[in-house]
Amino acid sequence: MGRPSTPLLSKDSIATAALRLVDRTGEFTIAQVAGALGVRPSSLYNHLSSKGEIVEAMRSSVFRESGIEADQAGTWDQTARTLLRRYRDCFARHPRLIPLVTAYTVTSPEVMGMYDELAETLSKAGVPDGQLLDVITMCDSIVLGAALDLAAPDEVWAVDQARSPALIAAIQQAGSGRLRSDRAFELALDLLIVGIASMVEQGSLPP
Amino acid sequence: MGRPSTPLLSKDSIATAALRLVDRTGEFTIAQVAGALGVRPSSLYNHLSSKGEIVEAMRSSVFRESGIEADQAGTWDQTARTLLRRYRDCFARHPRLIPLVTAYTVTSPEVMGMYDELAETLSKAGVPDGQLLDVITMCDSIVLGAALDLAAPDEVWAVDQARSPALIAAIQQAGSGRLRSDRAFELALDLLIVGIASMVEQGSLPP
DNA sequence: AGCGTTAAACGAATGGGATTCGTTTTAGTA
DNA sequence: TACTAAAACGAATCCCATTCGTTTAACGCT
Repeated sequence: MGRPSTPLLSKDSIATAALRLVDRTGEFTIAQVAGALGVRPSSLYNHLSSKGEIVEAMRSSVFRESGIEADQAGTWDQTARTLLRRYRDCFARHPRLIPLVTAYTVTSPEVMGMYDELAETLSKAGVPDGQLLDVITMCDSIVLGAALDLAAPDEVWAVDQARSPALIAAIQQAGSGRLRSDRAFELALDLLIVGIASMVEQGSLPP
Repeated sequence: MGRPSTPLLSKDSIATAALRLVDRTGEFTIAQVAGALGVRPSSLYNHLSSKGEIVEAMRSSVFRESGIEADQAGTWDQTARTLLRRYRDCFARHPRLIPLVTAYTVTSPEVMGMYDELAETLSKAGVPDGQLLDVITMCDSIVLGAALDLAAPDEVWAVDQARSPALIAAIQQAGSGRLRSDRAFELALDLLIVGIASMVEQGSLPP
């Protein structure tokens, strides 16, 4: 016992172990993380000071492993699409993490950087300053909503829950699982771009 | 002690007490709920069988207290707007509940009924069956995203987090708090309607 | 009216969870 | 080489959800 020659833990290794657990089971406990790292629970507290900090570290890790930057070449809508797709992809790789990170709403520096790029892109495209934050909020809503959709079990869109003919028909044609969720997100991107374009053309929105 | 002449508890009263706690503090424990009702923790289990069931009951309660139905008069976009506004309002009245109910993704009958009406409305408006569920998913994303935005603390959109000039300008012009969130949601509705209208006109989406 | 069944409260007990603290050993440093 | 700080450990604490056996009273049936 006592301090080991070479450290057994680091914030990163803890986050990684926790993420593996969440990917597999959808949740994690301090004891499980410690077990996975061959260490006692109390040892973790030499590297962080609460369970929430582990969630924070997981969030950062997820966004760091695939950097969200845009190539500013191409049209504004291509850039925006790419940006938002990458943002969602970060969640998509770890669907079971989503409920945990949406519980606390903290915006990590990595995500903030993405907002910066999105703001620049939309601003150059002609979105007026006065509405820019609202548009960005909507983009954020779509990505987070899509992430929650991704994390939801298939039964949410089950035919036997629906009562109206239109919804029943829609569900039957829609398929299920990851493919459906992906397709819905792409359509959302399309609608979003069309809406922004229309707003830019007219200076404001039609009635 | 023993069984009281008139019952002290019901599923409804438990949900209501829990909701009051969540509104005030953002969380609740069985012991707190019991305390608020002048009762012992174990007594709750005569009326339900897990804490998760309380969350479920709160969700239902929130959607029941303001019934989400559309008046099918007016144009399709008016109906859709009204529907989605009411949906979001349910969350807006209890922002701190949002993280709790998005953690488990269960779709209550009340919400399903709203989807039915939305599906009918959009179908009549001309959205093809093949894309209807995707459009509805997007609507859902926007509402849930707006709800999360509502639950987020103001510091998420703090000037000192931003680095790009465009985002800084946007934040400065945007105001803060409930008003900002409301305005962003209304803009999202506008963009959504424009996007759907364009989709309907052209039968599909432009590149 | 009497009797059995069930509902609804209670109190005590259990088990798991996060977190703290004091101790020990070792790494880094002046 | 001595001092400080880091990093692991084990024991202890407190909180929390949940279970179980007990008690009393309401309800339904004959």
